[in-house]
Amino acid sequence: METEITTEAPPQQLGEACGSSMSAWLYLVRVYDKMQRHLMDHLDNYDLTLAQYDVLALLSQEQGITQQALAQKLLVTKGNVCGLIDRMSAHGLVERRSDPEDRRPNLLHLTAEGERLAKEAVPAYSEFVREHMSGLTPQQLAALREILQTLDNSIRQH
Amino acid sequence: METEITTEAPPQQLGEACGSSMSAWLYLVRVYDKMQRHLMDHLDNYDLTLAQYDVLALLSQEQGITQQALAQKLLVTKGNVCGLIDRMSAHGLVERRSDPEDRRPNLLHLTAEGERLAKEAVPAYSEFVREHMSGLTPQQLAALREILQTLDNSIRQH
DNA sequence: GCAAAATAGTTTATATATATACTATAAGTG
DNA sequence: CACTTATAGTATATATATAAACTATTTTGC
Repeated sequence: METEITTEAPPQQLGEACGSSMSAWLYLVRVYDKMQRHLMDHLDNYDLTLAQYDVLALLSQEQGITQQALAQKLLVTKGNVCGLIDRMSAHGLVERRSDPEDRRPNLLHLTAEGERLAKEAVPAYSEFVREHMSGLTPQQLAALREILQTLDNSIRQH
Repeated sequence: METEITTEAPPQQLGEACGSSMSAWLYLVRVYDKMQRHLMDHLDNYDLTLAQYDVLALLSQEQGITQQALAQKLLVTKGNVCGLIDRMSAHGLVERRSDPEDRRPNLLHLTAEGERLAKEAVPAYSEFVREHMSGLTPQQLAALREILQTLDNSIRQH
């Protein structure tokens, strides 16, 4: 994958008079976008997309969950999960099993190939994130996490 | 738009043993997702998507730029911009004008309707962001911005 | 027990987004 | 001037993502 997009350009608007809330928000968007792009490039080594990695990582923690449950964990729609599982099962990473007790749900399991890939990709992903945030001191990391946690809780009210 | 997705569920993995880098990153993703969802709902009042809002806001600052230039500012591909402008121009918000000096580029301009919408939607968007980040103190906002700026710069190296 | 409601998946239409290949035009070089 | 290269935009195939409509089951309430 040879990306057409460069994130090296100086961020627009970011230094301008746009209020401290907006400025913080624009930096958050910028960091998110840049990081996602790097992660996408990284996952390309495993022939995985970001969405597919998320499925793989979740299933490697907890197999046999339904598509509905997976959708809730990933915060996406069940229709989206349906398509994701279609593609991943076509690639031999995941399989749908039926529940003898209840014929509605599909119970999701990793294939042997999916397990193998997860064992390789999940730790590499963690290490990749760790490396890319190593420009922050432990104090900055802790502060970032705490502020984002506060923000997460306060947004919940709106 | 009646969203099927709830972000109120307790964040998975976030409290677990996943390292301080990963934990901060997962909170960043969570805040980003939640905020984007709220912004999407908000923009629904103007019949705008997030991508279309970005185009509108940029063009309201600087008209007559090319699709290529717009793509670079938005950090997306020119193919993506082509489709976005197709849809926005079908909705009467934007128009493509030709450059008499160079017949390749399209110079993008807001229509009267686009201008009107931008005048309404852009300040409302800023206010919306400000409100949703009002759970943080000015000190926290400043710290967040500074840490994210540091992170942005340090990611650039990788 | 049976009709209504809830739950699980799938499908469809639409909007993003990428990479890639293609067309048209312009610029540079011999 | 002709040939190559670069630039701007478009078209196509694929992958996400949503909302909404649909099917198939199960559960609930009378």
